[in-house]
Amino acid sequence: MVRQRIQIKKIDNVTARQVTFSKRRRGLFKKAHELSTLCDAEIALIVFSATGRLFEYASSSTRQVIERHNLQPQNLVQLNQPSLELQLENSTRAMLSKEAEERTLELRQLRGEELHELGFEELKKLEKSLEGGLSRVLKTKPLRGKLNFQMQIVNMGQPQEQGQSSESITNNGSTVAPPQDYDSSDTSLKLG
Amino acid sequence: MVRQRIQIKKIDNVTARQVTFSKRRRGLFKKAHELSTLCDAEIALIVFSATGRLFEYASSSTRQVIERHNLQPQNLVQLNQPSLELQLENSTRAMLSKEAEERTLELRQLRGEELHELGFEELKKLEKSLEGGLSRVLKTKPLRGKLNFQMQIVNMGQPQEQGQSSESITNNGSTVAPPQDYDSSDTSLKLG
DNA sequence: GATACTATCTATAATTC
DNA sequence: TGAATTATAGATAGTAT
Repeated sequence: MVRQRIQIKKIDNVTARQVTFSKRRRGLFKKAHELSTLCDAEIALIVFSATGRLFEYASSSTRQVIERHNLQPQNLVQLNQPSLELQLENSTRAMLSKEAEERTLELRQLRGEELHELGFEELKKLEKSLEGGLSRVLKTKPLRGKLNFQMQIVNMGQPQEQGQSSESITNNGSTVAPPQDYDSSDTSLKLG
Repeated sequence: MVRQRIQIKKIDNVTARQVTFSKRRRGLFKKAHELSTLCDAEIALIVFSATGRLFEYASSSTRQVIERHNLQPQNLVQLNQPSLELQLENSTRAMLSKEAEERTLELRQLRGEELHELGFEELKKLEKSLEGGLSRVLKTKPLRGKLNFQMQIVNMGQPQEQGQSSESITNNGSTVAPPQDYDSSDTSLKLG
């Protein structure tokens, strides 16, 4: 139950933040849809989670709303200036490069390279992540006859079965990213 | 007072619609801001009223969020006939994007997500990789007082509190909250 | 990690000022 | 027109499963 009203500041606890994100994102999308329907407004709502996943809602299509947004006087980038377009391209490319670089480093570290840079806490986090990943891999893998020590660990856990459920609320507006509706969970949203 | 719940369909009465639009828009913007703050999400919300007026909220800047949105592989479809220069840029960007995407998937799989796509052999490889990484992490980490992997195997009854799956890749983006209130958009975002 | 529950908090429809 | 005022519908924090 709502014990008390919360402060509007970043939620520290990661799990709680994730749960709140999921709930409030749904609520937000629902409200956007209602506003759009009730008042005949054209709406685009773009949300990137803290982990970088995209969720979007649009009464028509995000692209279309963005186009319209671009038409606004104050947003009329002087398309006559060819340099501006290229500038945008360049910044885009820079962002992509940076992202790719970060992920490369992360991958290396998950593979056990580049570890010397890390402090004890970071190593612990890395270890946790690896253990978690390993345990999940082992849970997924059909355990055909291969008896290894990890399996014993795995079998200690509860036999969780993952059933992908995708309920559907009415969804008139097209929701682009989440296949179904406001609701699609983090795990089901595959990019690309 | 709320005498009864309303149907979510276009409000016929123009005045009532206008009033509802104003109220609900504020509510929506507030919720967007709360979600952004609470969960460290990057959000852009673009609203065109039925009369064509623009209202927008963005945790950072609308432009920036749109840029990021454009980075999504599925949104890379591009403008009609870009100049040769732009075409080159686009292909570069596509490559970078593809690369980033592949690494994202790899990262997810190393964390134990998206595993359902994989076959048995791939899972085995993934497992090997994780084991290798883990072992290297454990070798690197000074083992003071912390159980290492093997010991955990021995202590099978361990009440493993699996931390949470790591998060935090991207996005340390600064959040520039709206100056004060979301209504300010009424006046500040009015356009001809 | 998703879902269910529910006590509270929050948004807001209808109305008055 | 717009700003306050409620009473109620709706959202959700904390918890359990």
